[in-house]
Amino acid sequence: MESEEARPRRRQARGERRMSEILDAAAAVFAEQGYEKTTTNAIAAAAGISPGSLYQFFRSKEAVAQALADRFTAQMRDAHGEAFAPADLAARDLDDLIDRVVDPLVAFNVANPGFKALFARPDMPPGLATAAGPIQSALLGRVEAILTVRAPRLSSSERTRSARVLVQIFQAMTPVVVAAAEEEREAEVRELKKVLRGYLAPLDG
Amino acid sequence: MESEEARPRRRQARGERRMSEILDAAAAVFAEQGYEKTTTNAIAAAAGISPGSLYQFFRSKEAVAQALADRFTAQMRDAHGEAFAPADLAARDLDDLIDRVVDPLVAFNVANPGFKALFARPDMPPGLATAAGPIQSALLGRVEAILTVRAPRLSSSERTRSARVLVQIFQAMTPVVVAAAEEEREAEVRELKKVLRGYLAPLDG
DNA sequence: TGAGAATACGAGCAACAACTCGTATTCGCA
DNA sequence: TGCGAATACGAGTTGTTGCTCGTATTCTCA
Repeated sequence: MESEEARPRRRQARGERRMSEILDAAAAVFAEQGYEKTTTNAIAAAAGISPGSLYQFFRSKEAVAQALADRFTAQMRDAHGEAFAPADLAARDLDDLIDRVVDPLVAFNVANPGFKALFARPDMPPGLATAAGPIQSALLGRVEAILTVRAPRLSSSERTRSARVLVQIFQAMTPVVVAAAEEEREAEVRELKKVLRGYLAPLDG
Repeated sequence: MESEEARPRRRQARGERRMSEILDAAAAVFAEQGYEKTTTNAIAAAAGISPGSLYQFFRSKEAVAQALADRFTAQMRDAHGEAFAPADLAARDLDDLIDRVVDPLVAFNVANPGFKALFARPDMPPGLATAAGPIQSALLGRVEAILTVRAPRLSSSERTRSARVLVQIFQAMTPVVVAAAEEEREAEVRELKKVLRGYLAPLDG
C-alpha cells in the first residue's frame, strides 16, 4: 500500500501562508455552518481564493477538516498544559483547583469557537473523531490523575467513570459559555463550576 | 398567502398506517445517520416503499422530520406528565425527588433512541427547533416550579438559570445512558443522578 | 359493480457539491 | 535574466439528492 502522506510537495512560504489562511477561513465557516453544510467553495470564497486553489493545498474537504483538527489539537495541548501545569494542583483547595483547571480551558474554547463546531458535532467523518481521540484521552488521563490523589478511595473503574463524567459535564456546558454574551459569560462559568464542584465534593478527601 | 396545512387530503386507514410506518422508518434512519446524511430514498427503502410513495404523504424531507418531531413531542408530553405527576414532588426527600423525575425521562429516551438524534443534533432546519420549543419550555417550567418550592431563596433569574443548567445536564448525559449497554446503564444513571444531586443540594432547603 | 379517489411505482429531472483540468501567472534560484 | 516549479484561476465534469410525473393498481362506496 501507498503511504498516506506520500510526497508532501515542496512548498513556498507563500503556500504555507495560504494553507494557514484557508484553515482560518475553514474554522470560521465550519463554526457557523457545521461540517456537512459547509461547502468547499464557501471555504475557498471565505479565504478569498478559487475552488481550484484550495485543492492545490488540500486533497479533499476532509483533508481540510483533518488539518484544522490537527492545528486545534496542538493548541489544545498547550491549553491543557497550562490548565494542569501547577505541580501542587491535586493538593489545593477544591474551589481553587477547579478555577485553575477550568479557566484556561474555557478561555481556549472562547478564543476558538470553531473547535467545538468540529469536534463536538456528530456529523463528521469518523477520521476526525480519531484525530480528537488522543487529546481526549490525555484530558481524561489528567483528570484521572487528579482524582487518584483527591479521591483515593475510588476503585480504578470508578475513577475512570468519574473522570469521564467530569469531562462530559465540561464539554456539555462549554457551548453555552462560548455562545453567551460577554456580560453573561462569567455567570455561566460560575454555574459550570458549581456543577463540577457539586459532583466532586462528595468524592473529595 | 396560502395556509400551511391547506387541504389535509382525505386519507384511508391504509394511508394512515403507511404514514406511521414511514415515521418509524424515518426515526430509525435519522437515529443512525443524523438528519443531513439520511436521504429520503433511504427512508423510503427502510419503509419498504418507493420514493414517490413517500411524497404522497409528506411534502418534503423536512415535513417528515416535522411530523416525526410532532409525534415525539406528544409522547414526550406523556413522559413529562408521569415524571412530574406526584403532587407532593416538591416536598419529598431530594434523592426520592430526583429518582421520580429522572427515571421516567430516562425510560422515555431509552425507548425512543431516535428522539435525541432529531432534537439534540445541531444540523437540522430551524423549523424543528421550533417544534421542540414548547416541550422544552414546559420542561423548564416544571423544573422551575420545583425550584420555587425547594429553593425559595433564589431570585427569579437565578431560578431560571438553575433550571436551565439542570435540564442541560440531563440532556448532556442522556446520550451516554441511551448508548450504554444494558448492564452498564444503571451505573450511568446513578452518575447522572449524582451530578444533579450535587448541583441541587446546595440550593435545597 | 363500476367510477373516482387514494395509493403505489420508479425512471428521471433539476440543483447542487466535491473535485478536475487546461491554462495563465508568479516565485525561487542559478 | 530566464527556466522550472509553485501558485492561481474558474468553467466544467461527475456523482448524488430531493423531488416530480406519467401511469398502474387498489380501495371505498353508492
